Amino acid sequence: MTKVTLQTIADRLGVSRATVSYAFSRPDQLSDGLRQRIMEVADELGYAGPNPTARSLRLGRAGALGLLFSETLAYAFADPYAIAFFQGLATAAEDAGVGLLILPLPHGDRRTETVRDAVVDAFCVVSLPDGHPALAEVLARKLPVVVVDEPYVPGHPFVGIDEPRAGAEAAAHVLGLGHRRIGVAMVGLHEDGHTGWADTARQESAAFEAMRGRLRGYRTACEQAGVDWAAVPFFELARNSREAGRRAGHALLDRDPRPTAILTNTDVLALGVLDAAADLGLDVPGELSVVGFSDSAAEEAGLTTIRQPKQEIGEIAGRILLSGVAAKPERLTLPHELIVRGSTGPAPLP
Amino acid sequence: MTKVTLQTIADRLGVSRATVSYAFSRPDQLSDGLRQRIMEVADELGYAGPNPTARSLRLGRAGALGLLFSETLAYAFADPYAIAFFQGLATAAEDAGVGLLILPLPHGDRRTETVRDAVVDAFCVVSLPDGHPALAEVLARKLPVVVVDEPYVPGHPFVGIDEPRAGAEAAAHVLGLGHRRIGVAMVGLHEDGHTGWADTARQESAAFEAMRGRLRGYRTACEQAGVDWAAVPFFELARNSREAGRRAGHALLDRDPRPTAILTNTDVLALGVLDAAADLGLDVPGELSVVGFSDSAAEEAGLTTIRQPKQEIGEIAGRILLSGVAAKPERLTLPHELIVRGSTGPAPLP
DNA sequence: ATTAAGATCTTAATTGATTAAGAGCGCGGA
DNA sequence: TCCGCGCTCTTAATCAATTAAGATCTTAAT
Repeated sequence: MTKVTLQTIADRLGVSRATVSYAFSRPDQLSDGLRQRIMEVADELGYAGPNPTARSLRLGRAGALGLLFSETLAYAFADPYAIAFFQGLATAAEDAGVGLLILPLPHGDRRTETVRDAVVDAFCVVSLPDGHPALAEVLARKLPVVVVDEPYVPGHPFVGIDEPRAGAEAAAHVLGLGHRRIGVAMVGLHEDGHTGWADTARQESAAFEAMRGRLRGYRTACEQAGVDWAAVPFFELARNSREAGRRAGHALLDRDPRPTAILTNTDVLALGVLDAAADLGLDVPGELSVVGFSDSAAEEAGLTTIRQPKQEIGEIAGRILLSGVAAKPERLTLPHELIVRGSTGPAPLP
Repeated sequence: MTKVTLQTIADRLGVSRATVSYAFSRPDQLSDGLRQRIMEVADELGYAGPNPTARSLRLGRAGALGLLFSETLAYAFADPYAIAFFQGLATAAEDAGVGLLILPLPHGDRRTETVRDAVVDAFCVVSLPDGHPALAEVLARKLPVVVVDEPYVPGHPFVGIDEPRAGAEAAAHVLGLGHRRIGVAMVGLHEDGHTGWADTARQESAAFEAMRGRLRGYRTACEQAGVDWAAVPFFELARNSREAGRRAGHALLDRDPRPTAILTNTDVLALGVLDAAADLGLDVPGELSVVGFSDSAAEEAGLTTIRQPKQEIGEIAGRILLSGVAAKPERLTLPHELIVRGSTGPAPLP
């Protein structure tokens, strides 16, 4: 009575295991009478149904899509961008009738057995830093993989936006408004937990490809407008929170000369910068312009930002993996859009 | 070259399959030389590593925790309460080094093969309506199960708050402030998509146990204060959104006599009611008091609400399933707390 | 009466690993 | 020289199913 399998039932009834299997998976292959007797005995013995693992092994499909985040989950789910992406991916999984296996990838801890042992048919990898061992582990599994946002892996489909161009547009927007004293606050460049000023060397060595691209966009646009990038104050954050944004805001706004425009790479950070501006009694956009990124928490606050099709990115990533279509796109760049709201305005007169 | 297994490698090297298995799972059982040759050949043949499904079958563990939501995922993740719960559960899963398999349970569509086929070691069931077929399917799997919020299943651990008491406290708060003209707006009672007034019969037939309890709490408190419940206007919503709350707010506030206090069963709904009050130019809390539920989106809006330990509920549910401790609690009722903020105040003079 | 077609059930191969127990062998000690 | 021990590796059982192909037995048509 420890373990009830198909065989247990078969033995009890004096039929073959195959017959019992048919009773569950292909009822039309059996006479009604026997099938019913089988079901009764199964019930009586407390049979839990065909073992999904064995079934999965035999059928060669797991019925699940593996999802890999760079962050601790508790952390990822604090991020509106991640949630929207997740909604999209979940929609695709739902439509295909497969589960979504979220794999823990503890920050710092670089063990990856979970990837090795994951019972899945495909992987979706989101925002992994360069050289993260989990990526190698995923590729070793030789399953279909799609990468979202970063890092680009030649030979595997990629979904994301044109980061350099999006960054450039955000910067060009304030530059076009006449701003020349620019400040930047960014999160998610490195994994070392550093918070504070970052010079260009540190900026360029960022571990996250998408953020490097976004940053390159900022820089290119600034340099084209004649702004000396090396002189642009750049504050780096370890956490993507409103409080962190406020801290960056104060650091930047305490500088002399004070920036008249601040670029941030998340909306949450931008909201924090606005908090700092409010602390200092600065008028936005009269004395300070602020640009966010993602359009995930921006609307109510009237934040100018770059809108990314977050949910669509997730859905497309899912469909690529679950569609079964052999022809997979190499690099799928989805459109972004600059959304101008009340947090940006013409540069104040000097 | 189609499929590379342990056997393929074994054949190539003229060793037994067991040897190759040891090379991967217990390197100390082999001479260094042979192990290295095995690894080389594995690499050369493009071996993807020991098949996780087969491994899982043999070892008898899936390395994953199944999670069942009543809602479409895209919808569940729009709810701050769900997200917080999820963070807690994910933390527990992370600590235990297991994945979290989210099972789609399309709304309306009541197919449940995903439950039958889920390769998991245990299930966490969240907020399923009475009689949902997925619950039967889960129980049939005879795996450890913990239910969160609803429905209570005798014999299986349950985690949640004392809904009737929480509801009663929310109502008693405004009653204590002198309010007697109460209005109620609730979401998530039925699955039929109905939006509009609900009489007591419909209230009592709600499909969701927790909501029935919460509602019972409202009612008990009201009746104890001498309020005729049958006369309390009750607006039911199909969606938990701010917009829906606004609609309910208008419906309730258009009544004559106008309610001076409105109870809602989610914070999001309460925010919508506040929007409606603003539309009508009503002073809160001078002319109208509003109470939310969950404390998930309430703080910034200054909403009086019932705080639930959302994240803790998730974490505890996870630990119960993953701890391996045999002695599982039957019914774990976590403490809630009435948080009084600026959205409630003394009843206006008549 | 004969044959074919259906219905029902069985045989046996297959899915891809893990692991306890055993076998062969070289080596050190008595 | 012989014994026992440790190191490597193999044998074979096991995990729990699915399914093509074959075996029986009815039933119906010719």
